[in-house]
Amino acid sequence: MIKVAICDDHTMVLRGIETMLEDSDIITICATYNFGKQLIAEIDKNLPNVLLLDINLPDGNGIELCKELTKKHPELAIIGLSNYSETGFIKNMLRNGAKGYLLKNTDKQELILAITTVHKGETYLPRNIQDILLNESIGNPSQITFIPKLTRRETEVLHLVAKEHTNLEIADLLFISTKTVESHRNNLIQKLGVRNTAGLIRVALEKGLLG
Amino acid sequence: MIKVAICDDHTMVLRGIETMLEDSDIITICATYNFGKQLIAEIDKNLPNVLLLDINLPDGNGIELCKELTKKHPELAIIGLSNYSETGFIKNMLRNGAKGYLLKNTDKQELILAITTVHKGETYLPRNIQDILLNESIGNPSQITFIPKLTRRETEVLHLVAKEHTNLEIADLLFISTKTVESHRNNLIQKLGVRNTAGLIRVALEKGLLG
DNA sequence: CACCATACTAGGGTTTACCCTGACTTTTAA
DNA sequence: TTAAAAGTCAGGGTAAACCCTAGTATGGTG
Repeated sequence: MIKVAICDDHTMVLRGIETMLEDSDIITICATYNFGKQLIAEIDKNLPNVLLLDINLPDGNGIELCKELTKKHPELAIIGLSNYSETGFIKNMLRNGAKGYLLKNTDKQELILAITTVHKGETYLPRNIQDILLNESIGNPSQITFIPKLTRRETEVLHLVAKEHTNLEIADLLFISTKTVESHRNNLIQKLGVRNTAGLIRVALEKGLLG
Repeated sequence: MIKVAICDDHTMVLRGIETMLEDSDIITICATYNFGKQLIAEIDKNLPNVLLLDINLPDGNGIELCKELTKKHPELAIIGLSNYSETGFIKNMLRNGAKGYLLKNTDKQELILAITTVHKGETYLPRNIQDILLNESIGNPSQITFIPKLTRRETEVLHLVAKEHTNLEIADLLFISTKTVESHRNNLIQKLGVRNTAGLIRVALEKGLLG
């Protein structure tokens, strides 16, 4: 029997996965967690073979959590769960020790296949995500779902811009020069592929960069 | 028996809701849909009493879908589903005919309560969302809850600003002077109670003024 | 019809944002 | 340890946004 634990703050997803796995005779659910903190605190008590881990947990970064867990438990196979087929996330996740990645629209067959695959020590990615990554590596970035990776400073500046602060105010708040703020703002405009502040805020909200 | 239909592109959520409702003796699931198009095409065949509708569907705007459905089937009670407790979304949803709103971390008890409540013709909102909306209206009754009425020109200008056009471009598009565009923009900033373009776009999106 | 409120229009003047280039230090990844 | 990326700052501009004020339609109402 493969022991599986699930960590997802959405009760509906949790129950959905439980249902999909409950009548399997090779998989058993040994624990479910609603928060990252709970997972960290309790996973040692009953270590699973496979962990289904939501990336977008409310209390902290799922990717950091993944890194921490694989360091502590190298034998634990983690499958990332997310709504987004954002390749940056996926690659980051895999780079930080995840053995697989599933979208939340996964069906029962694929879920079981993913769990058994990573349990054998192999990596599992859905077909469509394989395709996206393949296209990317060939040099065909999928523009549609592209979410640029922002640096720490860029994120800070972006949030302050969204709060209607001027460059001067932002400079004072971050203890840097207005010219530096302008640089970050320029980079943001470049990265998000927009022309001005209006586009910056709109796209940032669309891509979920502002929560 | 209350007939319930579900529309959500995430199989896991779909299965989760099904599981939560399957052993209820007052609720029966009459249909499930994965896409908005499918819902529109097939809902007439077997009209439910209550529809659980994901707002963030991949093929189109859940809010528009909600508007369309309540217009066509006024007796249908729609409950919006989303990951986000963004008040702009929620208010927009309710304004467009939804009878309730649930986050995807809802448990079984609340799900059933929500369904039975909207089936009685009442509105259902989770406690925490009620609190958020209440706090908003207490904190700043005249500003935050209030959705300003924009004039024809103001709406035109707002949309063009959101599309990253400059005042000069907008002036050319509307056959008016850049100074006039600036005036409209100024009025928009006053009406929405913001300081600059960043706030204008953010608040306009929050209040659902940009669809 | 005359009136008033509102929308639409627009001017001058000031502030802020945007663009390009370049340079230096620090941090991170290979 | 070296290369790459991030963060820092500067100058010198141009363009755009923002602020205040005010005249001109326009549509509804007494």
